[in-house]
Amino acid sequence: MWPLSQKPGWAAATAIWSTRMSLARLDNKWTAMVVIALGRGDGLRFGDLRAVVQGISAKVLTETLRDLERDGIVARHEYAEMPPRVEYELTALGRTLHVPLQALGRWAEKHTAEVLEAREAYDAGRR
Amino acid sequence: MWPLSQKPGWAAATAIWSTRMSLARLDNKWTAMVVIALGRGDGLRFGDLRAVVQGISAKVLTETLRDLERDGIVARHEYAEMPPRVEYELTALGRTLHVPLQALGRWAEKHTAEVLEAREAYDAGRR
DNA sequence: CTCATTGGTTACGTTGAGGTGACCGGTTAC
DNA sequence: GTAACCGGTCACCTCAACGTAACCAATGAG
Repeated sequence: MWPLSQKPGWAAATAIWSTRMSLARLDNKWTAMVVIALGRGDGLRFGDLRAVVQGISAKVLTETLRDLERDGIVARHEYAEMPPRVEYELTALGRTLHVPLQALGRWAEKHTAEVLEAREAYDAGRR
Repeated sequence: MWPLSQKPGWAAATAIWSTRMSLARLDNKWTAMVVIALGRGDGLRFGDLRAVVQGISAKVLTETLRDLERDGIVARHEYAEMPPRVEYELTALGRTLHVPLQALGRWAEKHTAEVLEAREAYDAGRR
């Protein structure tokens, strides 16, 4: 029999994601949350994002936003005021990404309890 | 005005994911692909998974599968044969996770080109 | 004069995820 | 005798992601 990776349906599919998923790849551990936060609609300021995405450092938030901007997911609007004001919002492309990410977020909300139970059961068995 | 994180709609929401998303958190960079691979339906053997999820090492695949098993996402079936045979498949819970993950995978397939264009444009501007 | 504000940047240090390569056990085929 | 098969495990090392803390520029308020 064939190695699975060469079976008709599979071979093509595999090559696709290895590269593709690494894009969707919530590159750093905060990316998904930033996109979800921005998905609420209105532009958010840098400081507000920091507050909403609890725990993220200024450094990493900056890096994350730059990457998302580079990838065309997020648009940055800088206002020449003092003190500075900068707003971030999803682009059209970003809004399409927001959909599956939000779905994932909802999955997490819905099934966290189940996962935790499974974990306890598993750990109890191994003890 | 209020800091955004304390505005009515937001405060509750934020606390939720910080913890919750870290669960859906495609803990390591391979988890999503493993779940998607298993989502095709039938049980897959360890070796086949390695082949399908190109680039993953045996060590990390083992770790990933153990974690998924612990979380109740994946079921492991070991057959007492020689040479050994072990099959993995999604549990009912795993199948519910497969849905949003596959959606994310499809987003990647569909929009990779756009992202790459955006990147080039951005880099060209900065050069 | 000095402090607060906003949106960063920079230098530095740590840690843990992930990669590599060697090794194993039980059985069959050569 | 030995090689191959499969599904791992173990020891070891590396690199980049992340966190922390200091600093900055321009303006208005006190």
